[in-house]
Amino acid sequence: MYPCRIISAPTVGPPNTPFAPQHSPLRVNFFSGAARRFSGSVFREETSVGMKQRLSAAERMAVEHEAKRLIRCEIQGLMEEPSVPLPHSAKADMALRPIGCEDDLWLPLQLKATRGGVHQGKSVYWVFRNVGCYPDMLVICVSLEEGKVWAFSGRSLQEQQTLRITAHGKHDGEHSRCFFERHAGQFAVGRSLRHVLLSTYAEAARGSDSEGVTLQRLKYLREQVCGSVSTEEETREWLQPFFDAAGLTPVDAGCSTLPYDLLAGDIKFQLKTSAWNNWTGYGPLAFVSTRRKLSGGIRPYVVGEYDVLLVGPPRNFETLQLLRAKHIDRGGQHTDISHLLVPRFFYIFHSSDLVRQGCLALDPRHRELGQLGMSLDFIEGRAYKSGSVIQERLPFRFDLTATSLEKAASYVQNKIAMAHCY
DNA sequence: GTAACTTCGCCGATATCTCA
DNA sequence: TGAGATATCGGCGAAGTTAC
Repeated sequence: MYPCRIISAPTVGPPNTPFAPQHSPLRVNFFSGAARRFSGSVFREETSVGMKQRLSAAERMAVEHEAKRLIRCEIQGLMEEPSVPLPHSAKADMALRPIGCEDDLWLPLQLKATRGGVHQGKSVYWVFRNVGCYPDMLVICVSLEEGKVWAFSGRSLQEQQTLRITAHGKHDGEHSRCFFERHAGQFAVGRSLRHVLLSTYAEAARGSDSEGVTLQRLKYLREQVCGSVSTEEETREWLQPFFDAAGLTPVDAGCSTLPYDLLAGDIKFQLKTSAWNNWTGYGPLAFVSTRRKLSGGIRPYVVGEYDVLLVGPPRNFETLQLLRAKHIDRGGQHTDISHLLVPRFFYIFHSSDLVRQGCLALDPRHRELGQLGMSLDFIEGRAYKSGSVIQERLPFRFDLTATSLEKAASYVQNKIAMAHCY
């Protein structure tokens, strides 16, 4: 366990306290940009302290980002993160090691954050969900409004899905309670979170008393994702030359429930991986879905939810081989598909062009309209019949040659510039 | 009838909600 | 407090629809 003496953490209320409302980016982010678009998913529920909002995807993301920011402040000058942070799809939320440490060994952190506690009568409790799947990590639970923070070994939470911490209860004791040193001031008593992080790293490095917390290599932490996510990650890495050519530095959207995957400056990218889908008379075709599953069923995205759709090449090569085998069984020609095993093409569609393709709704009222996705051609030099919609999509297809990447970058930049003019 | 293209529904993983 | 239900994601593959 992680001994931390109980302290009186600062609470919300006095305007100049470290956790006063105006200091929380939540108060800004909740009503700006993306958050506003998802206001429809927010509802209010009663608590004894008044109306408490259920958070939208953007708001949840803001809560997590704020918790990360607090931890980054806490470790400043003592510990560092990898130069490229872990993808949001990775199992660990953060990876830390002491500054000056050259070893590729990182302390994996699972971060659980909540906006604030639930007041029930005279007591208050905080709820953190899905805490039981991280036996080899340090689990940090943060409540932003009260500035409270707890540290647990993942192993100690392994038996439970939901962690409910009641003030001064079973989970709110010396073994788990911490404080943010930068905000505690004269109230700082006992061990701070930064000491917990440093000592846990040291204990795990020695292999002693780390309660199952294990230092890991960065490559391992980056690849610790599920199959579909790793395909997405593969596509993203494959498309890096495009971002380089466009002079863009994409960062993870940070939340899988947002309608976009990457953010480069203020450009929102939706990243998709196409899949070999069927074998037509002139060879295999890929398909990419351009809809999302929402509570009301499968619906197209709406203009503004993302700016650019990036479609990576198909990676389901086993299916391609099966499709080819079936094609041959039906008496088709023996076509060489070995060159298709090395991905070459990708597609880029600006939202304005997707509206024309019927794959993006102009506003939520038109969510019923449009196609579920589109077939795409990833083979060079195919002959088409006139009027083929797949052929009409070829101008949006690019490859990784310098000339093509330049064209792709130019297409995106022009479209974004035009959008800004309007 | 066939080729071209689209739609539907399943899978596994994960997050969130509800209720006992 | 926790378990089960529900929602959402990306990926996948087969079946359905449309046009000629």
